[in-house]
Amino acid sequence: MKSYDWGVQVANRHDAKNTEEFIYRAAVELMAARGYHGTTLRDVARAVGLQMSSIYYYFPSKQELLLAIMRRTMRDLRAFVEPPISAEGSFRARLTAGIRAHVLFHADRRLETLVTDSEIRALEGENRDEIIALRDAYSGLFLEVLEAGRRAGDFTFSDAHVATNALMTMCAGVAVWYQPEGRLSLPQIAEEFTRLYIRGVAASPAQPE
Amino acid sequence: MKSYDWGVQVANRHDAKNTEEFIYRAAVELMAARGYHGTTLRDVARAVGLQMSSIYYYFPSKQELLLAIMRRTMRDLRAFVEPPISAEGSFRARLTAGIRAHVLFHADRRLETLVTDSEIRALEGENRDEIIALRDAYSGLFLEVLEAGRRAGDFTFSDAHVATNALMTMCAGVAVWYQPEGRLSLPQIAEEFTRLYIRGVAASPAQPE
Amino acid sequence: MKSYDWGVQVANRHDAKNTEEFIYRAAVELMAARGYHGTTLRDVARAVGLQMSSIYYYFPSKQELLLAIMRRTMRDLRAFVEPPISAEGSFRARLTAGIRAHVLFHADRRLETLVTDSEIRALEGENRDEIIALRDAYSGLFLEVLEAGRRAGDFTFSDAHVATNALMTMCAGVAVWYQPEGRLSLPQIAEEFTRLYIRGVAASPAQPE
Amino acid sequence: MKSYDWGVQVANRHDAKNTEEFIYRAAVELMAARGYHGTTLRDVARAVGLQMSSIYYYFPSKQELLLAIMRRTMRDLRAFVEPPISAEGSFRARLTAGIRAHVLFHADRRLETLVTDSEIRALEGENRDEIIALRDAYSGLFLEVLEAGRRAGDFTFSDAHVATNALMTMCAGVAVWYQPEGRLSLPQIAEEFTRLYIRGVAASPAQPE
DNA sequence: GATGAATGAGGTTTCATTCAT
DNA sequence: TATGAATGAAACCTCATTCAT
Repeated sequence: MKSYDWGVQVANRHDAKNTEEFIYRAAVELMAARGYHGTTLRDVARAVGLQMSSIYYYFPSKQELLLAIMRRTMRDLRAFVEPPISAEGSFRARLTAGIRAHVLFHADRRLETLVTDSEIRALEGENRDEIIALRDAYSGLFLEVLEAGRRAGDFTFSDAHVATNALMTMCAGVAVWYQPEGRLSLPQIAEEFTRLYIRGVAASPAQPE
Repeated sequence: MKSYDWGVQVANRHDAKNTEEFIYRAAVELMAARGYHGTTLRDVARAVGLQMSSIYYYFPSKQELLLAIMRRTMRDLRAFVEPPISAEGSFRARLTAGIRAHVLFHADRRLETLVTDSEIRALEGENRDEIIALRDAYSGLFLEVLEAGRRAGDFTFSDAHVATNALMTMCAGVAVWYQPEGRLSLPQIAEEFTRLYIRGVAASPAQPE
Repeated sequence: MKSYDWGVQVANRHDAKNTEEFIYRAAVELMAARGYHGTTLRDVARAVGLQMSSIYYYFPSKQELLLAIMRRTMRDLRAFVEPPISAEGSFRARLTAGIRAHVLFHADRRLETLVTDSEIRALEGENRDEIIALRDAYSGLFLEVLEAGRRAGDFTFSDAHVATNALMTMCAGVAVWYQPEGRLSLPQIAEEFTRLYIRGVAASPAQPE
Repeated sequence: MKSYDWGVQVANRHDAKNTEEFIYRAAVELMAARGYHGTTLRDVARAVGLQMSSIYYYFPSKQELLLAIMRRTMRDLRAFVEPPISAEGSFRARLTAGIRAHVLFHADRRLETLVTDSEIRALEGENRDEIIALRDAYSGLFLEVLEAGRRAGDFTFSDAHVATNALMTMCAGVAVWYQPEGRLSLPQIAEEFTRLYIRGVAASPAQPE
């Protein structure tokens, strides 16, 4: 049961509230499939049924289009994950809730997270710095819980950064292969990831809360 | 202690046995940093001090150059990981050895694995089919051990494919951030990953063997 | 002491009587600095704080905007110079008064004359013919005085057209470098040019009248 | 009678020693007629019978093409005018020789000087600074003679900069209208300009030497 | 009076590729 | 082996312009 809704990812004119949103979605879809450099604005224009020059009425450049995608995705991701991971409760409970939200988001907004995770290198100069800072701040939420949990004796691992990276990349994989019509339901997938990771770092063998 | 050696990744004329190898390495380095579509043959040519047209004496096209990288990387990866994961021993011991080798390879040949893991979408037609088949066959090594181990009661998880994917992507992350001069040594990193994952899927709480 | 006033060249909304005038001035300023082809209507629109499409309410096209500038400038120039150069008096006196007026105009309306002098090539078809005819008719005023003066024995030179061209281009230079806050006052500059040229063509060495 | 020869300006494949030279001439011709911004590389390519992309094999950008024209023109102009204007002799003799050379060059290389004189504003950043410095250094040759001549009592004018500017722009006009098949021969034109200017600034009424 | 949205042509530039030498 | 010269397609982006509102 979903407690969130950002709409479907399929770029369909009917679904998009306005042209800008429509372009945004088409760009996400194409860049997720072919990468930033592998996607041309001609492709995007064709997908939305506009002339290439019309894209520029909404986004000043291809780079800004990518930046818009990343900014929005990082913002929404953080807004979705921060409440559960920062809530009151044990470190284990908070980590569990954080991973679950992280996985849910990556499945639900898979194309956007795919682009955001894999095209940072396509950003130029300050744009890259900005998004990297957002990403580091975000993963810092998990890093803090892991470190605090270890100090409290709840978790055990030798390096918190390695553990955080392992978590981030492992879950990012969900965006790569998740299909809404797949074998496993989204809650099942989230449960599987959470259990695997929590057991991996837990000091005592117990179920995730 | 390393039991393998494919040479350094730094593209340095002196290190490369021949020009083809030199071009190969320069391409790996650039594509790892900027992606296939973000790397131009001009970049590669400049890196090796040749004219662009000279590249064509060694590789018939940019696409074939990428294909050569992926073929070689997949072949070497499999050759390095198959012996330990297929050796005699318990499922847990085999999985442990397999993960360790997998991680070592991803750290030691990080640029090549980076390209191979992230640029499959840049392959065209049959090339893509070929590499995807190699990749699936390779991850099948882990899938089999996980499933057999579960049947034997050694491992516990609800979906073997999800578990395999989690493992593959988690370890692929090593290639993204590993630095030879980093805080942790390579054996430590391998140990950390192995322990985390084995505990995550182990039926009974025990150390990796 | 100025006996004429067309207002300042600085495009400032407050100074312009209406929007059309405001656009006109902004266009003059920009085209003087960057040329016709180097100036975009977007530049003009930005300078006046309007949308690009709004420009079209006042001018039917970029070309017509340029044409408007040139027509007005040529009309005013002629209206300013013709009286003194056609007045009663000796050829030398008339030439002196003509040059003085010509220089004054080029200094006072420097941006407009700059555009008018240097962008004729940007005019298309009939527009070009029209302005060239105006320009030739205007320089004809000087040509006539020079030729009549030579027949009367006042001036000496071998080719009247060359002498006219030399005068026109020499004075046009004023529009290029004249600054109201510069070292020399406008009357001084006019005096300098007049004297230099009159002495250059005078049959007997005498001061300009 | 010409004592110099840089070849004709007409872009004719047969005349150009190599492709780069051929492109150079075509660009000069087009930019002289339409200005930098009014000339497209497509025009240039068409004029030389190449693809647009082939232009880039010889010049890294349109801007560099313009810069090449200006550098060469300024260099040749200086090399042609400096010897006579710096030679031994009276100030009047030196000025006379300088003007003559200046005019000859502007007639003989009229298209290049046209571009160089009128497209400085199309240069960007440092390129502009560089060419402006060259131009100022060049006109400084005349400025020095004028000032020294005035101190010696040979010339009379109130401002040396104004006098220099008047000379420069007056002669630049030659490049605008000179036609090899015109009414006046080149030596006649040079003589006319020299006499007009020398008489204009001379302290005592005498013929140019 | 002024704008927002769209266009279509065309701008400069880059790209992978070819081929005779 | 390697290059110099050229290509043709296509990249991103800008332009003047239109038109319904």
